[in-house]
Amino acid sequence: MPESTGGSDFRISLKLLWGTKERAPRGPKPTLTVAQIVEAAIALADAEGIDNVSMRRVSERLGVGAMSLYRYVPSKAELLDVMLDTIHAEHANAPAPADSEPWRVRLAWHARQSRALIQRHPWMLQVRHGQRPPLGPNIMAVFNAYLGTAKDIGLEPHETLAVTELVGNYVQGATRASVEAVQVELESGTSDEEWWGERNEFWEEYFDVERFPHITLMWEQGGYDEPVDQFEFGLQRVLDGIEAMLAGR
Amino acid sequence: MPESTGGSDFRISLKLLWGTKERAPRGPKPTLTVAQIVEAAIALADAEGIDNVSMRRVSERLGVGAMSLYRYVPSKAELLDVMLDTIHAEHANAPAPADSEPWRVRLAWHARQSRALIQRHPWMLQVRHGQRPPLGPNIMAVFNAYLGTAKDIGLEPHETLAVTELVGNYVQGATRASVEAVQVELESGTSDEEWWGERNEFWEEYFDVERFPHITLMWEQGGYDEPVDQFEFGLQRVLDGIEAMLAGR
DNA sequence: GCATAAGCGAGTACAGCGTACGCACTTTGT
DNA sequence: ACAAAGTGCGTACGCTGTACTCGCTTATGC
Repeated sequence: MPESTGGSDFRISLKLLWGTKERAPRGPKPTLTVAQIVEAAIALADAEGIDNVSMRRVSERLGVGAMSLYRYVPSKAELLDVMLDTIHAEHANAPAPADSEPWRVRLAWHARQSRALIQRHPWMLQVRHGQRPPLGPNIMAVFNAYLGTAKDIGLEPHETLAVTELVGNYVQGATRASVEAVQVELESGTSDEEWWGERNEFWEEYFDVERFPHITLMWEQGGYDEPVDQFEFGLQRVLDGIEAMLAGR
Repeated sequence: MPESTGGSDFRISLKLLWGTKERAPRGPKPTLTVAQIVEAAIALADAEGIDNVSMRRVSERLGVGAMSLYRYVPSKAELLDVMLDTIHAEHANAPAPADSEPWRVRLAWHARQSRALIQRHPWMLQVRHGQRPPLGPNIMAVFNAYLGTAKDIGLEPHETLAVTELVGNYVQGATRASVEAVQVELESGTSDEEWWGERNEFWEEYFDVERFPHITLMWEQGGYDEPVDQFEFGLQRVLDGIEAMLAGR
């Protein structure tokens, strides 16, 4: 009996994510695997940006017809889910500091790993921006590692959870900004040089010094001159803020 | 002489953003204004999500043909730029605490304003995720206000700048998570209840307790039971971390 | 008053997208 | 040998952004 059309993509998605896929007893052997499709899609996204990841383009890379992909993946959304989980393996499988290291060192390491992952695959911020992350094994492993580190801080469970979210949220927010330049160059084809020229025009023609005094002052005081690693600066402040919780106990 | 096709959308975009648009000496009066189009597009995005904002849908709301919009806006990208800047007016024009208030109070106020703005217009996280923000007057005003608050902390200029980025990045990263549930319900039509049912199935069938011990422990210790305002928790930690910089001076 | 130039609204069209459907084919169990 | 089930994928539909082009409206210069 055929199931109704709409329904539980979610279950299929879970099967995909966790690899629970029994080989069918009959029928021809599949020429592809889900892993191959996901790999091709990730490579395409890395190389040409997520906007250029279409089912047709992915299928071209694999030398098959566009609709063939739907034998392996229920829809593009599920493919993106699996892509997202798959790249998290890079973080989950990286050699982490020993548990004997101070929590601050370990938490910073995970933060930098998360940041590096986004920098390698900037499109992950564009995917599912407004969705909850897929419940895949690699994302779970990363989350588990974060929790394992945060628990050694010695806070209450609900605080430990909140700290984990805090670090994760900060990393995601902060890395976005630093990735922008690369993204723009890749997708719009505009070089940084061109863009700075245009930006100069903005400052000269539109920016009103009197209307935005603090921006002007910041400029005049040379706040932009000194190159600061914004990510590391913010990360240390976040960790300081966490450490401050321990002071009064 | 007609100008070459490709070229400086950027300048047109700036003209749009800063309202530098001289009325043409001849020709019929426009039936629309850019503001009207932007307003309609924002309303549509608020109501049905950014995915449903197409030039055709926006034009329907205004009772004009789809192509008519291109008399006012060079492309959809520029429209999104102006939309983004326009909603920032809500933050820029909100009554801020007096400059005599402590910087911590004022900075927290701005953070909550930024958060509220995202919650009212969740699509703003989907727009230009990988691009730098448009250089519009309202975004400038908000940035100026952040800087004006941060400068009273009493740090070096480059530190002041970094602190501003830190708070902004945290807010953006943290608010994303809290917006997800609403977004999903709106766009996919799946209710929270349905999703929790599906999620139960995940925990029972796929989640391996031994493989993710820290997640399991967190669950058993009741870390998820106590409702925590994650945003406020993280914000206070971030502010604590900033305050810790002042200790040794 | 009238010709003219310029801006306006919008119909048509095209390339690209995700994907529902259906068909020919291959492999396996009986 | 035959049936059942799964595979590859061609075709098609509705959607998208937008280039092009047309006739129409309006304000200016004479």
